Amino acid sequence: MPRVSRQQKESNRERIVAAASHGFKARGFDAFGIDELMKAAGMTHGGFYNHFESKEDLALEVLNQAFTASLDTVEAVVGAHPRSSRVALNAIIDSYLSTYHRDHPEDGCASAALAADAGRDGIRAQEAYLRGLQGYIVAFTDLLRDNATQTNVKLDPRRAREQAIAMFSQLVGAQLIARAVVRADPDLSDEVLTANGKALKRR
Amino acid sequence: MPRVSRQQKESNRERIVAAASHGFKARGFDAFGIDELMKAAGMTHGGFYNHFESKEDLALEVLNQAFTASLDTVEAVVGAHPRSSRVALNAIIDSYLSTYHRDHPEDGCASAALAADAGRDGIRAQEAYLRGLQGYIVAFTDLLRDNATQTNVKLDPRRAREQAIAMFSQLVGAQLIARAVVRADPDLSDEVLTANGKALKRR
DNA sequence: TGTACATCAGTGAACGCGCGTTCACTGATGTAC
DNA sequence: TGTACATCAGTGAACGCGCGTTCACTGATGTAC
Repeated sequence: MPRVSRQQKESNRERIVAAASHGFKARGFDAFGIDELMKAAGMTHGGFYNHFESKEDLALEVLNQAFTASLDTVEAVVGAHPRSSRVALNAIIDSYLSTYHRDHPEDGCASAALAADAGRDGIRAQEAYLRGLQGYIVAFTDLLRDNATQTNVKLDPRRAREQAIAMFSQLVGAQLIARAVVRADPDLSDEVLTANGKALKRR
Repeated sequence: MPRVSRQQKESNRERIVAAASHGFKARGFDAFGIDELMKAAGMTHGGFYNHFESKEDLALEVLNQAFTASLDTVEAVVGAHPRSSRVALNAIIDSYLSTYHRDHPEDGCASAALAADAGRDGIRAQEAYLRGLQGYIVAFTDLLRDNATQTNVKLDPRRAREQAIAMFSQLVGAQLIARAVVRADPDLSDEVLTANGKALKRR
């Protein structure tokens, strides 16, 4: 059958990246192999190297794309609540700490799903993770500052950034812990999510 | 040379578990193989199956032991500050969010290093993780309640538990994120640790 | 306590398997005239 | 626009490699008398 048109090739490449993003987030970089990946993308394994130099090369592309996708989700929530940054913040917290997000890491935040892998990876992967993290910090800092001005509260910029970092860390940690026990104790897993949600909203 | 005395065998087994705990935490379960493990324990790979039925069997033992070890560290810090639970809490926070802990996951908290693996593992591994998590929650809840009584503050027990869960989640998330970017941006990695420390102590 | 024998922990070669990667091949696509 | 040919994306067999695991072997340990 092949060869394939240029736009067909481009869409095939996109399907590979999408399948890898799902697979790596759900099962980890090592556990999700080329063969399974290419099957998920609707092809056979041999064609992989027409698109990427190596599996690691693909991982870098996935890290970059997955983070911008996660950030787009955040921006969409913010856009849906233009009047009140407090409402937007609470919506982000609820969505991040939802049981759906816990049960579907393949569709979820790249930071939570790939933090451990990135910690063990080389500098190229960490640079991709870094860009995503910076995006999250800036987005959350802006929301916290907007909320302060909207409610006539003084908020030191450095303090806003500090709170943004703390908030994001807590969201990521909560989701990782909830996932780590969900099959052994679903009730405790739920409690981890709700306790963090309450604590975050109290501020 | 073999056979080996019964106490020699027992100490060999302990060295295997210790080496596995270091290796799994630092590099992940999949990336740390039997051959390297047994070399680290001072033996050759073949002897492994005199001690464990499978690699997964070992992983469960490691999870159990690593958590009790981490909890013992917490208890030791608490014991060093018998007068003030606030001082003990701050000491735990500082030690957990130290750059040393970030740079030495092999010696550090099992929950942070193995959360992502546990989330992808089977129910047996999650049960081991669960027991460790419960230990942390109880220890932190007690500390928060003791601090409240020592400072003449009312603290609802449910609220204390909620704060304990939130605090532990934040510690784990902070450490994972700090590790995920440390090679790409050490300054931001440091900032993640200090921002979380400040935010946690402000409560 | 000393002797004879069974046990079994560690060794290192070997096994099957799945991984990431390579490659000869095919035939539709892209291009040149 | 039509024709002839070069390109190259996908296929599937094959490669080397390292993994977890097995096994025959060794010889010091543990045990029975």
